[in-house]
Amino acid sequence: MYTNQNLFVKYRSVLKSCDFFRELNEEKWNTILPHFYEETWTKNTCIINRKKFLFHFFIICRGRIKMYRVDANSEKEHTLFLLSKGDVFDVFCLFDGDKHRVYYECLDNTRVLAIRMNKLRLWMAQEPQFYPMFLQYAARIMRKLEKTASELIFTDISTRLLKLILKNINKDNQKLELINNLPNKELANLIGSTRAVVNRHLQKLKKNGSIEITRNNLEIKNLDLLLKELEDQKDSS
Amino acid sequence: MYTNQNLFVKYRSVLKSCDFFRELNEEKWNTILPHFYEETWTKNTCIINRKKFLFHFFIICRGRIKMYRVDANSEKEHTLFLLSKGDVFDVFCLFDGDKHRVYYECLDNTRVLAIRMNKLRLWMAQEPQFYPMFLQYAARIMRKLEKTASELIFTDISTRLLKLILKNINKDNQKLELINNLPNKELANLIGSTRAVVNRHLQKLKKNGSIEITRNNLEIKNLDLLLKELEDQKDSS
DNA sequence: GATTTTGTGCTACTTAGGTAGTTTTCGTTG
DNA sequence: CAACGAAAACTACCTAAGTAGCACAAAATC
Repeated sequence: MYTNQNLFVKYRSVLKSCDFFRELNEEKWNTILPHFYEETWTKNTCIINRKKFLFHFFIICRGRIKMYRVDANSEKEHTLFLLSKGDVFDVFCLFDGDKHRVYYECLDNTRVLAIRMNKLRLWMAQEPQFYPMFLQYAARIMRKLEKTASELIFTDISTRLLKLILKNINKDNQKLELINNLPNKELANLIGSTRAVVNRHLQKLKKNGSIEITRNNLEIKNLDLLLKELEDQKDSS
Repeated sequence: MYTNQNLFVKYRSVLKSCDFFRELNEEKWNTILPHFYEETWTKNTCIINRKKFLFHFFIICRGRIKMYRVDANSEKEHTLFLLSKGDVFDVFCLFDGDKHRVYYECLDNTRVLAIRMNKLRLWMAQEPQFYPMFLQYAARIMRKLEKTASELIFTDISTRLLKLILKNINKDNQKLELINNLPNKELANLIGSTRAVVNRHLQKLKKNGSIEITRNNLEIKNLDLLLKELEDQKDSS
């Protein structure tokens, strides 16, 4: 077990990158960190455990976790958010204590910091100066969701796929990050399509030389070509 | 001009139905109401005026206002929310002061209560006990948006149209409310489709006798048939 | 290193929904 | 009440995307 001090030092970079608690300095962190504890989940773990789900709040230290919905009828999946280092969940549950028709699954071996929700709620009430920060966070998420929803209506699948790829290219080294080693099926879930269709479009990008695909790896070969492709699709619509 | 007291009396039922301020009693209302003033907008008014948009917050007293996004390329519209009596906007703007890639347009002659955003923010900071209420509100909206987004992926247009209709039927008198006198084009914007397609599906419902359509009026003829229709579509997917 | 599982690539087929265009109907307005 | 404009109704067409199925290859598992 780590002391508060140690926990802050150990996860400094995680906590710094945590948008949800953006304004906290080390001193403030240490008023709440003692209530957190570390937890490790293996790849493919599903967080559907009602109790844990409702009563705990998590900060992701490493690994990716998808937040997704499942259609009761068709068994289709829709990945709403792909969470990683510095992201938190479940915020909405924290805010209103309601259960959430949403699932979480680890795409990697994952390390999180966990806290009982009532502890966190209590802390929030004791530090009301941070409420505006939480409201701001909520607003940011909301805008993202709005954009996601409209994008589903406005743009076709090849465009959504292109945007997904471009969004996850590291500007510095031109490598694909975050979504890089996901199977076609997971990419499909992210943009609201199916494995076969995603693959069809990836093949096209491969053929024109903008990307290269090996199993579990997508390499950017020609970023300019990808950008041009996106422009062309805009024009033709 | 009304005094605080009068404003509360005049709009009692609006304020009572206002989810955003759910927990306020008359006394509390009167600490903020003096900063509100009434405004009337005619049908088709667009609230894109940057200044007003960024610096004011509104409670709708009567009339409908659509909150929508526009695709820069295709000029397509997507109506995210259809606001009416008791609804407020723009919450996200209130929370983070950021501009919002979103438009508002009056579908009827509209009456609102308006307040300068900084006044409201100040009041919120002075009454921190209400912050959890705002967070809860944010969470509710968020869940709605999540559902909207996933629905766009999971269900086809005829189902989305059916659900839209069923959602807006008054249980008591079986009449269609809120969306009743909207043109097909607006219905299309609500579910992410086009006028022609919406009309196509409406014709089908008309033919099987579940609804009747006259200009600017949609009448429910057979609710059970509509519900059965929805079930059938679930099965066939 | 054999076997199973998982992901990929590809073909052929089907269909819902977008598009374009015309006609008809209705309601508003001059 | 005439004429105009907007919404609705309908036809015909086209295409993107979903579906199903199979073959193959790479990993993971034992």
